[in-house]
Formats: sequence, structure tokens, C-alpha cells
Amino acid sequence: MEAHVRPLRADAARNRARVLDAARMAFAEAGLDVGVEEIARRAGVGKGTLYRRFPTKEALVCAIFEDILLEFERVSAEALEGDQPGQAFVRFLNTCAVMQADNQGFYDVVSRVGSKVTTAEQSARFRKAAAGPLERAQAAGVVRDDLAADDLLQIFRMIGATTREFSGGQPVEDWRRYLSLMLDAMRPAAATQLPPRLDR
Amino acid sequence: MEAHVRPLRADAARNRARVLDAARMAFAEAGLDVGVEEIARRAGVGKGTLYRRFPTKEALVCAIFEDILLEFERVSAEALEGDQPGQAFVRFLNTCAVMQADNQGFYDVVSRVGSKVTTAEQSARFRKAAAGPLERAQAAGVVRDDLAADDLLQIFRMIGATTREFSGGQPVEDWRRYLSLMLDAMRPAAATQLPPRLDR
Amino acid sequence: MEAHVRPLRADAARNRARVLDAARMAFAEAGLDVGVEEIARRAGVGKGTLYRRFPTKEALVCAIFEDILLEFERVSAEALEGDQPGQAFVRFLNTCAVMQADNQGFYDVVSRVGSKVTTAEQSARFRKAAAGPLERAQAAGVVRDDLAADDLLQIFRMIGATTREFSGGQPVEDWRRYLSLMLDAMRPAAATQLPPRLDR
Amino acid sequence: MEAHVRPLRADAARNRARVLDAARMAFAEAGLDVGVEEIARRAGVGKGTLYRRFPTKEALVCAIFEDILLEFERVSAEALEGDQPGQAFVRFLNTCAVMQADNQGFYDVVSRVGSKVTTAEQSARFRKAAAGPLERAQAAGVVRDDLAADDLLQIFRMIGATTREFSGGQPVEDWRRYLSLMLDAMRPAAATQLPPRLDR
DNA sequence: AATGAATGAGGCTTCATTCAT
DNA sequence: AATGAATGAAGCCTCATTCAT
Repeated sequence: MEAHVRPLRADAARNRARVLDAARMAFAEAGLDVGVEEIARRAGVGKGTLYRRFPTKEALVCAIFEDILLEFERVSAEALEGDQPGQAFVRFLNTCAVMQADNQGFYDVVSRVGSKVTTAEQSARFRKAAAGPLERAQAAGVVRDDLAADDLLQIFRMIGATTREFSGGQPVEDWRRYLSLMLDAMRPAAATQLPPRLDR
Repeated sequence: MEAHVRPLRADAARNRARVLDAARMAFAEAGLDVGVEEIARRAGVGKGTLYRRFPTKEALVCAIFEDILLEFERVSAEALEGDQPGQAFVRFLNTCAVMQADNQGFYDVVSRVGSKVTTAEQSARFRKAAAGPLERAQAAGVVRDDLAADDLLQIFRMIGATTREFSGGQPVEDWRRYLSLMLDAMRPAAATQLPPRLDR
Repeated sequence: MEAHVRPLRADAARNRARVLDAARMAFAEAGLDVGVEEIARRAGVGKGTLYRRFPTKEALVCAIFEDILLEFERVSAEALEGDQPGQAFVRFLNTCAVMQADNQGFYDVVSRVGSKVTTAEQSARFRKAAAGPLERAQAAGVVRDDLAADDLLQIFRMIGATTREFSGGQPVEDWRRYLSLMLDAMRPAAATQLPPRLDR
Repeated sequence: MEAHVRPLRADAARNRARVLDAARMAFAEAGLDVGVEEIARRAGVGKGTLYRRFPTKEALVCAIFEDILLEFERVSAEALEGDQPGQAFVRFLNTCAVMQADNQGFYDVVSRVGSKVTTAEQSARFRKAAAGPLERAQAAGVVRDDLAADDLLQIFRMIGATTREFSGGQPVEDWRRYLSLMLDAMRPAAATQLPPRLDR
């Protein structure tokens, strides 16, 4: 007994996608403060159309988050395949970094895991998708053991922080360098004892 | 032909300082989006007075940046003293992290080094203040050699990204954990060859 | 050369009726500001269908007015029957008050007799339907003579004003009390000379 | 120890008054749905100025209500003077009718006594100001005894309903006629037993 | 010099109406 | 013929900035 969601009409679906894309790009270039008018214009639709699909600007951000979360889950699932956990994990981080570098929306959104724009359920999914590849890599001995899924999310944020400068700044292109740095930080050989995670 | 900057009258100077403090606190608590009215109210002055000192909200942010930069230079200078470069460097990073954790304004501002709210001259000073302690630590062999001053600024950003969630979120309290992680990443023992820095 | 109005197809007629009913109920509950979307939803038809029958929201209101007018004419006709003009007149007023109390739409519409939502022809019919029972009651000596049909419309408005508070308010339940008051006012025994009606 | 409300600056006070007047007139002509932009334009001020004094459109309506209430209390107090309670009462009703006829704002507002735009305290004051002259007239035997203050408010509404037609309509000029009618209704000689007031 | 009043562009959102499916 | 998608004018409100007191 599933909630029956009738598929959108072809044109509506197309417009919905265009709005999501436009919003992602606009947020990417100018942060979450871009006006919905601007987003609608970029999407080539009227303001009203945008509001038909997303009753609120916040709803739009949430929808972007959901999209990104789905992509993140897809990427996470891929990282669980194959017989080389180490390489898979590196590829996983690399893909995520690319997503952040290409898409300020992703970064903004990742920065907000756990904040009010995400539901508790979404946060849990996000954490779970991060946990899978991490634990597999730890089991394989290629990542230090004292990191948890939440740490990985923080590391995403940290990498994200290097992929973009903030509103008005220029993108920083050499996030690969800092991804590499974070990989060093995660290596077992490099490990000193981290301070304990705080109780939340 | 020097620019003759007459010193402000005593009360004017006091007002200027109060505004700066209020702005720093307000930005710290609520990010750069706090209204100029709120800042004036906290400072106990009228909006007009604020605008007399800072012709623009942006100018106010720049002045805060200058303040922060001065503090940063002070902290940097301290890190050049003593005969234990390693400890000094760790203390330096720790102090900076505290500054970021305590002060959203600091973080916002650091995030914007190189963006339009800073002059080229300020960016250069920021970079230079970062370079001193870093190079001294590298010379002492406690930090890997393939890091440059710009990398350290990025690392500040990365640490900063862990000290705060974005607008409306809750502060993340265990930045110490991630500072520790970054220190691991900077250790020579842990070093793999980083990808080269890109030409700018 | 008469206007040939072809009868609507059966389903079209049914849809028209459903829309009218839905609109009447919606207006009754929430006043004339209910959205056209809400009405269509209640009627179980699409917005487009509604607009096929009523090219304008105003046209819909006019149609409701016509319906109400028909009902009013029916009630008026009933009041002309029987051999007890006084009782019939009281029943007439009572029925009208019930209609107003039950139906914000009726009230809104009565309030607008003579305004742009009614045609001159409709206003005349409304006035005529009011005049019949009034004049019969006057002829029977149970209602003062210095009242005219237009006065009766005003009296309807006055009674209506007690049956409803305005947008968002709660209905006032004791309109019977004020109906009674108006009946006192209309009694010949009570009559002082009213100021003359103004020329229009 | 009173709440110290510093008097508004001269220009501010003038603008506040102009906004109130403009709003009253605009509401009078077009109902409560007139835009604040329109009101501001009529008042000859910017939208922002309006919002500085009245943080909300609703607040503006409330302020108008308060103004009207003050005037109503003044008129009520006058009606308690002199040694001819009957004449004073008639003058009182007449003045109120004039206020309603001149000022749709008054009517809209009276219609809303007890609704959410008025505080309980204001409603009580309104009722009290109505009660004074009424009870005095009853004591003098010139008004029937089975009317209460709330009835008088309803009677104001009824008179108000005749002074104006609704949005877009033309004003009805002969409210004097209906005021006279209501006075007949209130005369002791005319009294039949009214249905009892309902419990609220 | 200091204050806070005034301004108006711009932000989010609603809704009557038109139009493609 | 029916549907619901699309549109954009208009509404309320905020806030950086200018200006009169």
C-alpha cells in the first residue's frame, strides 16, 4: 500500500528539472540568497511555475538536498562494490569532491546536514551513505579506525570549504591538493590519537 | 605629500570602537546577514552615527577584517618567539581555531580572504602572517615541506568549516578533533607527495 | 431574432451545477475571497472546466446571484399566497434572514444589489420581488405605509449585517432578535414620520 | 511608574497622522483590501515610512480602530452630559451614524468589534462606551428596557450597513431615514417582547 | 556631531486567468 | 471537453542607505 504519486506530466517534469538545475547553478554561483525570480528566469519559467512545484524557497532547497542525497547514495553504493576497498574509498571521496567543486549547491547542502533544512530521516540516510564506504575501508585497514561517519561528513565539509570561496569569490581549482591532504590525514600510519568525539 | 589622517576626537573614537565590537559580536552570533540597525542598537548608537564612521556595511566588514588581521598578525608574531617552533606552531593553529570557533565573523572573514571585501594589500599581509610560523615549523622539520602559505589559509578555512555550521545551524563543538586531524595531515611522517599547486 | 441558447449537454450541465453549489458553499464559509482553485477542488472539477462555464470569477458570482435571485423570487411568490398577509410577510422576512444567516454568499450578494455584480435587470427583479409581499402587507395594514421596496432591501442588509461578522469573524447567532427588532420598526403603530427618501 | 513613551518627533507625528488619515480614507473607499502601497502613496510617504510606524498592515487597522474608539468614547462622554437624556441619546446615535457615513473605516471597524483585530480590552471599552448613553436613556424611559449594550453595537452595525454599499458600490445617502427607523424600533411604545439574547 | 525618520528596491508568496496537453 | 500547468501582476514586508531634525 504505497502512496500513489502519479507521475508528472511530461512538460511539468521537464520544468521541474529545469528549475532544480537552475536553482543548483544559481546557488552555486551566488549562494542561497539568490532570489527566486532569478532562478525562475534562469530556468526559463515564470515565478508561479516555480511555486507550483516548490511551495516555498525552502522547499526548493530541500528538493535539491534530496536530489543530492540520492546521488550521494548512488555514489556510496558504487563504492561498496569491487574487491579493492582502498581504491574504492579514494574514488568515493574523489567523486564527492568533484560534486562539491562542480556544485556549490552540494556544498551548501552538505554544510547543512543536521540543520533545519534537512529532516532527521535525511540526515540519517546521509550518515549511513557515508558510513558504508568508510567502514569497509577501515575493515580493509586502509583508513584509521578512530574515524566515524560523522567525521567523514565533517571531512566532506572541510574539502568542500576548499573547493569554493564564498559569495563573490573565485572558485579554488586545486581542491585535489586538499583532498590528497585529507587522505593523508586519514591514513592509519599517520594516526595519532584524536581527541574523543564529544557527546552530542 | 602624505595622507594626513587626523586622529578622531575621543568620543568619536570610542563610538567607532563600540560599533566595531558590536558588529563583531553580532556577526559572530548571526552571520553577516545581521541588519545594520541591530548592530547600531547593540553599540548603543544611532544608525546615522554608524554610517558616519562606516559609509557602507561592506566598509564595516572590511574594518572588522582589518581588526582581525591585526590580531592575526599579533598571534603570528607570538608564534615566532621562543625556541620550540613545533609547539609554537601548534599553539598558533590552536589559537586561530579558537578565534574561528568563538567568532563567526572571523570565520566569515577568513573565508573571504582574496575576495572583494579585502584589499590586495590585506590579502598579502594575511598570507605573510601565515607564512612566518609555517616556514619556521618547516625549517624545524615538524611540518611537511610541500605546504605553502596559501595552503595554510586553506587549512584555516577547513578548520573553520568544522567550527560552525551555516546560517541558523548549531555550532560544532569538537573542532579540536579536526584540528588534531589537520595536524596529522601536516606531519612530515605522514606525507605523501601532494599534487602540485596550480598556477594562479 | 431571439438569442438562441442551446441547452448544455447533460454532463456539462451537471458540472455547471456542481461548480455553482461548491462556490456557494465556499463563499458561505469563507466569503468572496476564496480562491477559484478551492472552488474547483470542492466541485471536483479542474480549474479549466470552471473557467469554461464561467469566464470570470465575477461571472461566477453573478451566476450565484442569479440563483439566489431565483430563490428569492420563489420565496416572494410564496409570500403572496394564503389569506394572512401579515403572517406571510413575517415568514417571508424570516426565510430571507435564514438564507442570509446560512449563507455568506447570499449576504455578500444582497449587499451588492445595485453594484456592478448585478445587471440593472436583476436589480429591478430583486426590487420587484421585495415589493410584492411588502405592498400586500401594507395593504393589509400590518406594515407602515412609508416604506418602499428599496427600504426593504436596506432592511435585508441591516438584518444581514447582524447575521454575520466580517471576514474571519464568527457568525452572530441571534439574528432572530434583530429580525424581531426590525419587525417592531416596521409596525404601523410604532411609526413616526420617517425622513423622506432622497431622490436618486 | 508609567511606561515612558517619548513623544514622536514633529515630522514623524505628522507622517503618522497622515498615514492614518490616508488609510482611513482608502479603506473607506475601497475596503480593507487596499494595498499598503496605495495607502502610502495617498499619505505622500514611502512604504517604509508606513512600516516604521505600523509594523504590519493589521497593526495599522488596529491603530485606526484605536483612534475611532477614542473618538467614540469622546462622543459617548458627551452624551452623558446635559439634562435631556432622550435628546442626548438621539444626538449620540446621530453622531455615530455620521461617523459611519463619513468613514467606511469606522463601519468596517465597528463590524469587527470582538473579532481578532480588536483586543479584549478594546472590545470592553467599546461596549462600555455604548452602554453609558443607552442606560441613561433607558433610565429616562425613552428607550425600551430589553436592549443591552451589545444590542446597541449591533444596531450600529445595522445602521452602518445602510450608510455604505460594499466595494465598488455607491454610498447610500439617506441613512437618516434608517436611523429614524431604528429609533422607532428602540422606542418603548413600540416594544414587543424580543427573543432572549443567546448565551455566548 | 548624533539621531532616527524616510526611502524604495527587492524578496517571498498568492491568485485570477490563459494555454498546452 | 477536461485538466492542470504556466504566467505575471500585485501584495506584504525587510533592509541598506540617505536625509531632515
